[in-house]
Amino acid sequence: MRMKVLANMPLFAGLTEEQLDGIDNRMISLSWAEGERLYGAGESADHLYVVAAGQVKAVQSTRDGQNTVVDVLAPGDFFGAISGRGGLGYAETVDALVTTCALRMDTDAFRQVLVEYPQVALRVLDTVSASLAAARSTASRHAAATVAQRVATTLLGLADRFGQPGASGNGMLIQLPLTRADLAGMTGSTPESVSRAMSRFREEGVIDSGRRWTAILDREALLSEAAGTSAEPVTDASAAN
Amino acid sequence: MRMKVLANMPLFAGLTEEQLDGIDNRMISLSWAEGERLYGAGESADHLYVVAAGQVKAVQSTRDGQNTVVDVLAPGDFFGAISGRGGLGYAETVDALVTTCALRMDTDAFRQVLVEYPQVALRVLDTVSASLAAARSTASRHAAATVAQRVATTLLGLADRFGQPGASGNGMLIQLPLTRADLAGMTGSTPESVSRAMSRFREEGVIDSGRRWTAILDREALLSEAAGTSAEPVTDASAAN
DNA sequence: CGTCACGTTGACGGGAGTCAAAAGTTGTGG
DNA sequence: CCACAACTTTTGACTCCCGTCAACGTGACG
Repeated sequence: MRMKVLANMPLFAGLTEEQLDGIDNRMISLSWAEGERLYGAGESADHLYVVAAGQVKAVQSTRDGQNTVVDVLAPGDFFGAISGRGGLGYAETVDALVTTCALRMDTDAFRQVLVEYPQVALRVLDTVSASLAAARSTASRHAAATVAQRVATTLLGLADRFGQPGASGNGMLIQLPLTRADLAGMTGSTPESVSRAMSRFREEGVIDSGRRWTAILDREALLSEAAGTSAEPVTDASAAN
Repeated sequence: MRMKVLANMPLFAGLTEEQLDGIDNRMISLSWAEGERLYGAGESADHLYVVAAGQVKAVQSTRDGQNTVVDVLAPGDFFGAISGRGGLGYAETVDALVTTCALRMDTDAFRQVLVEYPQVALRVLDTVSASLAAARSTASRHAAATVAQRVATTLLGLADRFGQPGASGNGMLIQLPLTRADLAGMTGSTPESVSRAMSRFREEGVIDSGRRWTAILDREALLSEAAGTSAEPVTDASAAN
């Protein structure tokens, strides 16, 4: 069972069965119920996790109580202590969004794996680089966009990663137990502002949403909301600076 | 000359002289004058750069003209195309802040180096992971803080990385040709708002600044500005101002 | 059916973005 | 050495987005 999970992960793609077996031997599998905590910020950071089933959210908190959801992880994604962090504990808190099963490995063992299999190390590097680019891109957009734009962008991103073809037509269903507070944490806003933005989208027939679920009814309209102009999405050439 | 640069870089620490020589052979050295562009966003991403002397800024632009300064790189830092980015071009534009000399290597060659020297790969991974953590931490703070707080935090960060012991007392001098627009890009704000914040700091005697330079006169005060309370809620015994 | 967390909506105020114009600096050329 | 031009920085006035506080509605669950 676990072997099949490992074999299907992009991270370990291309390894032989024996090699996968060697990696499997260094991991243990664990599971958590919805809402349970995998680890908290500040705890000793010496494990790497790989999601086998379910979803988790990674949250970074500031002293003044602001919680930012920095990532949502799905099966195949890895997270936790990749590097030593110089003795510092985990930077984020990770909670299970749904019943979740994950594999865990000591950071030391993982680094040993990276040394043994350089292709895996490169793949990890690619993934982390992509995350860095994504984080910077998000930061860039957050700087100037309105809350509605950020919410629209966030919903589109979630739909791309977690959306299931909806019941009717072009609808995409995002079935994640994310609260308004979580979405606020992903958009750098507040639950109230997120609710207002989503209420407007709902009135306009762009989305439908309820308690802990969201459906995208009109992807095009949401795209133009994200772009800034809720009116006409004319495709004009972007003037570089 | 270049060998000494390579040898002093944390990135390649621990390699023998022959190994360094092998790496050196795959790199070429280039230089740029202040304001010149190393590469622009969208250009084919197939080079890795290592700063030998000088400083550069990495800027990410959005369609609507918002420019975010995502990083300032100093000697020893590397940047550019670490992974293939899946055929996408560079995500950021990199400009020289001062006269800058950098070494350049093909991405393919760099990845070959990573495969050959796993310790280097781990170090790269640590660096990128640290950047990711920093980016997320910054995003987290930006979400709730005021412009003044973000400016204070940014100045403190720059002082830590680039500050020189100032002429008098506890002053730290940040001598980088960063414009208000650049600082606005680092704080997710506008030149005017940054100017207002810095004017207030200057009136309060916390900093001094002019055209493209800044001095931190009172680090403690700036820290409390960054923390949110411009008053002095220090844990104890600090004379009220 | 009661409780509680989550979601929605309204009113209010302040921070900060935008527009505009003046003041200060730097570099250039006469 | 001075004067001019171009850029950067500063300051002011205005507007509005959105964060905060508060009340109410709603679905979930024992």
